[in-house]
Amino acid sequence: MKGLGELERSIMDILWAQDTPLTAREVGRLIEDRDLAPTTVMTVLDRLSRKGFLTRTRDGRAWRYQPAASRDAYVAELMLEALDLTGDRDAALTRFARAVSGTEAEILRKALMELEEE
Amino acid sequence: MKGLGELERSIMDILWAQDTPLTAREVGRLIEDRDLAPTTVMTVLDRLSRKGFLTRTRDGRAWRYQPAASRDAYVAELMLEALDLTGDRDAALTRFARAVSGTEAEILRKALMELEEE
DNA sequence: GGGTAGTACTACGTCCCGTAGAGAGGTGGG
DNA sequence: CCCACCTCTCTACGGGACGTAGTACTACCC
Repeated sequence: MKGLGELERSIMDILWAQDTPLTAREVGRLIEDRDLAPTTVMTVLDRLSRKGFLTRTRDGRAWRYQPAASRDAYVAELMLEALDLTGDRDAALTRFARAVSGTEAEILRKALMELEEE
Repeated sequence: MKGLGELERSIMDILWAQDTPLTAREVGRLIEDRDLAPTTVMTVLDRLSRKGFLTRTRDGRAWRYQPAASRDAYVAELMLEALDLTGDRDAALTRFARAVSGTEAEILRKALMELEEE
């Protein structure tokens, strides 16, 4: 899939947190800590949509951007990708299971239960 | 942690598959498909140990390299790192659980069971 | 003592990403 | 009607990571 850079991730975070598509200007306004040129934001949005992380639709002359997938889907995919790197998926999964904290193990257990029931 | 490049990963794969530390020359001999200069292999081994993926010990004038951690540990860590990217760990975990195939769900379940017993 | 092996250091091209300017083409206010 | 402005697209530059390798030096074996 290819990872994201730091600014790219910040921008995805903003868009993931929103429930409506945003224009470049709006995204720029939401990045408070950094003082970025408007074109910088536009460039990154463009790259992100080129990479398939965002979809965009016209709104007058402007584009409105929104995530192509949810953050959870993105994270889950990253995790699966990591898992694909191993030769021994079982060992890696076992190790992963041991590494998650108690509460999270509980979540996993519950999700797996529901799976089983279906 | 930072990811690995393609050649770096190939070399890690070779070392992970081995149970004894190897010299640069030995690693080079085990990369059959590519015809790399010996110095290339040495450079990459050096970078990998600088990054903490390998440890090395002297053997005469040569260095012997071995992985600092198992491949499973590496993969598990990558997965945890991906998980850290989300704001909602539960949602991501649930999604992940749904995404793994049946056999793997079984593995996870078993690992979690054992955890519970401890 | 010359080939071989091994090291350390340096280097170059490429690609990704953060960052942004230049230029083009609408758009609304005075 | 023209100017200021918004937004777009295109192009670019600098830094860092990585693949790749050359060079220069040392040590060892025969």
